Amino acid sequence: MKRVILVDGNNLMFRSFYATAYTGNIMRNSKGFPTNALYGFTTMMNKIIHEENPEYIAVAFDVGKNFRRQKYDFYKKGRQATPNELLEQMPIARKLLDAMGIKYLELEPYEADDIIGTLAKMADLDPEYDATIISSDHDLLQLISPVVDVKLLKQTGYIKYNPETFQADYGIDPIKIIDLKALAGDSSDNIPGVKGIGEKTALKLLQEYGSLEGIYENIDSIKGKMKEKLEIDRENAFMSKDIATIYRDVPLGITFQDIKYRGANEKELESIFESLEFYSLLKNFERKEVVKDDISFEKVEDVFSLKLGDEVSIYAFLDDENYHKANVLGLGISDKDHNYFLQKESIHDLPALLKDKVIYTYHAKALDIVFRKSEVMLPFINYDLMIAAYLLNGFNKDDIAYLMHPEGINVTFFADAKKSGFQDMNLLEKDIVLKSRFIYDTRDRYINELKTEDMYQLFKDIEMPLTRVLADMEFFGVKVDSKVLDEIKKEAEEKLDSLSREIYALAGVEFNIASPKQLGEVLFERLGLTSNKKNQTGYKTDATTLQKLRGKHPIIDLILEYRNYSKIVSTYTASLENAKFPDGKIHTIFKQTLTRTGRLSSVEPNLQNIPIRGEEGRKVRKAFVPTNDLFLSIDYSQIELRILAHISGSKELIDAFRNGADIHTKVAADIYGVDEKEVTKRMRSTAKAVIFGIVYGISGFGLGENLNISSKEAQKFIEKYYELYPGVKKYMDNIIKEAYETGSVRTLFNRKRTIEELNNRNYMIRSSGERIALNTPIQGTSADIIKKAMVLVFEEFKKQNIQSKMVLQIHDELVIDTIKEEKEQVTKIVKDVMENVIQLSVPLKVGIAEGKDLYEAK
DNA sequence: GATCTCACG
DNA sequence: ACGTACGTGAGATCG
Repeated sequence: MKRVILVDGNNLMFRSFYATAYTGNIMRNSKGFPTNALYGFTTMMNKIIHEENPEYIAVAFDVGKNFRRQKYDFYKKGRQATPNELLEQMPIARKLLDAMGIKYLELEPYEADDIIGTLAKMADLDPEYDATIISSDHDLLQLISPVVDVKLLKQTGYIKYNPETFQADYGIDPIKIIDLKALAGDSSDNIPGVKGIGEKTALKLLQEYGSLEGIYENIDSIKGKMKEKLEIDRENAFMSKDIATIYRDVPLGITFQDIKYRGANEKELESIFESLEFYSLLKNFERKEVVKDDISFEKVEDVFSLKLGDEVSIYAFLDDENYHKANVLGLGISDKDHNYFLQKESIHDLPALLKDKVIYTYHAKALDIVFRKSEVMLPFINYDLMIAAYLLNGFNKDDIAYLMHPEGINVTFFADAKKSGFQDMNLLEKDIVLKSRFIYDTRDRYINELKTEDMYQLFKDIEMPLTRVLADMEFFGVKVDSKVLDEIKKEAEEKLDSLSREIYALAGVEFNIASPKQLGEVLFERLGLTSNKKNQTGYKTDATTLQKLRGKHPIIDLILEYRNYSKIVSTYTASLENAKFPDGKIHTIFKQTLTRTGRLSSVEPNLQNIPIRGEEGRKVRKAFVPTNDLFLSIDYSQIELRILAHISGSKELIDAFRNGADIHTKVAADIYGVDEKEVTKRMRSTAKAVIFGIVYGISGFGLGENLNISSKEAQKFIEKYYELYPGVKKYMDNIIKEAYETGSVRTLFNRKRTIEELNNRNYMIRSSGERIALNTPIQGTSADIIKKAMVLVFEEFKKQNIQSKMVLQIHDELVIDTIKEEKEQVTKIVKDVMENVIQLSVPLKVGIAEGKDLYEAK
């Protein structure tokens, strides 16, 4: 039996294009030609060749006007025009296939589907051939037959459908995909179907009546609204069926011998890859090093022999992304006229040389820390390219090579250098100097862009000073008491031991409780519990799902408890202990250029998600102890809601905050229409959920799920809220409108976030874009505010010679490792700074707690 | 390496 | 009808 591979070329190109295009930052070569779709297309084709090892393969494309469009002028109408950036790439895809030795087929007025259908029919009729169709288009499923299967591409991976698996998933024969579409329509192709009938209903009807014709023959046995709908759109249904039917007799005039896989013409392929600048793919040819830009530089032993102007760029190459652990493999230094390479030993003398100079770098915080590790302090760094690039484009990665490649300077990416073990020192030296050169040369351009984008102040007054504050916090670190961690671990492990024995007894079988798959089988098959919650791989077994099953079986509570303890052991005892440095402290990394909202994140380990909500987990906090005498924790009270009050200008919200109301109780009283004194705990927490939901861009469904009430009831709460706080509703409408107009939103401090999702054709992605537009100004402003507060606190500590140390930031909270004699002074400074960092139309309030460890200080 | 689950604001 | 709340990081399992 010979197998034929049939690929939907158009589909592959569209997928590849949109997979990356929504970031707004599509891949181009140095000439500006877009290459993103071609890149995805090429890797996909390579994968197909590799996995299928085909003897016969063809790729089909749409071309010109298609006959469906000629027959029905509404077909595919209203579809967004194919972007030019994609159209331009189409001809190259054909060239690539030629070079790959793969036949491509196109014929006006047919679509790729029809060509594939025709070839599949040839396989159906020829006993010597089988076929596999590769696409993400569900329409093609109608071609499934005993000898034709479909690899339906998913976001990652694929599902392989043959007649049996299709029947199992859909409950109908593959050919009935046509009838399904006739009923349900297809908004993306503008196929009408029957109004008011979606996929679920259509499937039900087809399972009962077999086909579209069957349904209309038995129309009288269908009752009520459904019958009405079907009758109204009878004509549309049959027309839709016609459109959805793939035409399988395209006059291609070929045999399978014409689509034999010929194998790649490597030379040709290589030259196309070169023009597209697909360096990672070129590597597969074991070809010579990609030629890099040359640079002349001087290797310097004695730092004091350097001749440098007043403005200097410096780049440190580290052998680990975790700069707390890293070794310096070399330094590059450039000024207007010179480039130098220095060994790590020069770190000791550099600060003296750099004193009074304006310093530029990439990743100031890492530089700061590696110098501190050598017990020297760098002067203040004025400019960090990593921060500038992040503010201008939140998608930038933390490797300067990503900024240099688009400008034709092909230094090795960090990940690649690491893989090779940093072997070639000569190349490395050149790369390092190229980088310091690049930092120097692009500095004015980046500063100007920041100014054009109105983010220079944010950069200069907040983000740049913050790099030093964070370096100071990370370097000082947080002390961890291993004994406490160990006790918690032992206790939890004992619990786990007895819990698992009880669970096995109740289940009547031993299994891996940590495996959602096995747990699902035990609960929903063996023990016969019922839940319709499914995920991609099987039954959902997350806490929310399990909680709904409480009381149905005693095993549920035990599993919840088991999960609780196993989380504590794995994430919060064992790995925290592992993260300890020889000084007995944890030195996290606060990432300053990661989140799209402007928040920090914390990694290796994450110190922003230490348990607090559950009593058992909370005990982990006892292991975090001060290096000085005590912890002070100062947190903003409801900062996001106050920001919402301010930026929406909602009179009612502003008044509430000015009057010092408990906002959740106040809102509860309002939406339930009772006196504040009559608000119960439950009412208050419902109100709280509603308020949170508003900030996130809620739907009735979402709130309903969250509160475990119907979406209708939830929707009523939301509407009531809008009615009571019309200013908030108005803000929501306006910010979304503005986001659509400008493609971006901003915080009060002008931090900008572009929202590519708003341009997406997919409704779900677009809605997500709207919620992002709603939430980012709020979450981002909150991030701006606490960042500014951190900078001011740091400066004030310095001014007043405070030795206590800021050690943690947890989004709306600062933790200070405090010397007891400084307690009053520290409290005053931090409170004053945090509450007065900006004047909003509502007051900012903080709460203060103290304790001998992080458990108490809350 | 993707997926699920769960920790935090 | 669609599919269902913002922003994160990390560990365990499994194909």
